[in-house]
Amino acid sequence: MSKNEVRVRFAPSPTGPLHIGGVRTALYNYLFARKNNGKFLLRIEDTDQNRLINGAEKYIIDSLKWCKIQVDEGVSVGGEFGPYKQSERKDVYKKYVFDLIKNNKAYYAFDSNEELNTMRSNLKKEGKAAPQYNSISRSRMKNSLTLSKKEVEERLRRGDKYVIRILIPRNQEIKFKDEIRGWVSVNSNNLDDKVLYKSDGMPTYHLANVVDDYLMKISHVIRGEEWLPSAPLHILLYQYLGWENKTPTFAHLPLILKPDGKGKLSKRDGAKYGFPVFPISWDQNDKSFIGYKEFGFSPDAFNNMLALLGWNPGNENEIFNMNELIENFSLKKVNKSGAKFDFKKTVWFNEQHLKKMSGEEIIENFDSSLLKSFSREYLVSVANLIKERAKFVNEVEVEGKYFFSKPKIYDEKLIKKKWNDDNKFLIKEILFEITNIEVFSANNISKCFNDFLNKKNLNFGEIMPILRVIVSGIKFGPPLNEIFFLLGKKEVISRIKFALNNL
RNA sequence: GGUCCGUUCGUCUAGUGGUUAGGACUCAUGGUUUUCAUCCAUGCAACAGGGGUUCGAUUCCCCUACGGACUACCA
Repeated sequence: MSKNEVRVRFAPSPTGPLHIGGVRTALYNYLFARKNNGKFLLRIEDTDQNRLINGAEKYIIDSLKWCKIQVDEGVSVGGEFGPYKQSERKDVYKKYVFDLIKNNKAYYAFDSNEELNTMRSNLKKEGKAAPQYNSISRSRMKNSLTLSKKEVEERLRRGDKYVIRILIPRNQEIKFKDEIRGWVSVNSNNLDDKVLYKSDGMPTYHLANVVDDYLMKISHVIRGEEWLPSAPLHILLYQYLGWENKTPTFAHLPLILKPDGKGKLSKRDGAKYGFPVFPISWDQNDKSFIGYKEFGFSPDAFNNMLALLGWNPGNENEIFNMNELIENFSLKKVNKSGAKFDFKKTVWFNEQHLKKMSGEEIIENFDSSLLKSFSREYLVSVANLIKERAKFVNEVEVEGKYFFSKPKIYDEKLIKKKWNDDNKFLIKEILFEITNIEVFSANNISKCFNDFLNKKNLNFGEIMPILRVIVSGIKFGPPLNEIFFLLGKKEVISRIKFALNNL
């Protein structure tokens, strides 16, 4: 590994299905890694054992796979800096947290939940808006800074529960340069002595992510804006651990907001606004959510939409496949402000990608029974014909169903209105003309239609819609001559005869 | 409440110390398609407000307003 190699990580916590905000973070990390010939790691941050959800880790891996975001190193693929799951790295964190204690950068705290609550409510009563465990309040709490050395040792010896808190310095400006936002500066008086190490022997996110990022040689931390307020704490931790020169570059991404702009998009918003918020479906216990995949979106369209929500290429192109996204991606072109989610535009992206998909690609999504019953050539032709007027891949099969079987139902309104004796007679006549077409090509069929209409002095609208309906069952679709051509002469004649005899 | 971050058409966004402030989605209208969809054309529509700095600010600075994130032994 070269010294300046770009190494980024996506580090979700397996507390449920990953929603599109998380996927976008993963995507930006991935694009950045590929663009810079770097590595993309997947790390599972499962330090909160209480919130683990069964199947969430698998869901994350499956989601990335569907999005074509390839993991170079991480839980699913391994790598030289593993393990990549924090619950399997407990011993690693222990070492560093005790180093911090030794160097007076952290301390033991023995306060119970009740005592913490009391402290907070007292501070509130005193008019403190944000009650913190900080340089002031810690002097009134039970910790290794207030207790005698002997008592601390005694408590530790007898196995009292404790947490380890970081010792935040007084009145110190902590600043760092964010790739997206520029310099961000916070006074340490606004930080509290965050817990680094929990009483269950697990580190908190703050400690674990800093230690892991350092050990895994992460060069850029690209994550959501919700982490911006705790970034100074992380910066301080790098200093405390003596890794100042190894501090990664930070980039805090703008959030994806609800369509009405009130807050960040959440897992529950899918039901509320009527669009998927998850990449693939999630089905567990009483909870079930449809995914973009199952809704009929293509991964390319999904990525394209996500990428453009907060980033732009600097020109007016909007449609990109993964390689093009990689080619064009830059952190410098990521916006600062949150983006409200717009499902209509998302659908438009899918439509654009569907039109670019080849018939071959589209039929991969067809039901396997169709692939068995029809030739690939036929299915590809159908797909190419239908895709022009579909928005989703899974619509193609449905819209073109009359290519796979005779219509079972016919447009009721039109039949009622137009299927009269005069028109039946005309259909019989046109059937005769169709039967006489020697080479059954789209062009010849079209010519046959036109000649017939001219001869009879009819407008297209007078007879063709009914012809369309008796052959395909529905009023709209691709040009009729194209449909006839694909169906073949024999099938067309048979369908028309069937209608004449049975409708 | 406190801290931090943000603010260009309804939405996603481009952009610059001097522009008719550009594109895309949506919507509307017209054209092509005998249907539907596509496609094409046209239209609607924005620099949050107030102070500075400047010959000149949408652009730079400050304030206000508004919005968001965070404020746990959650990540």
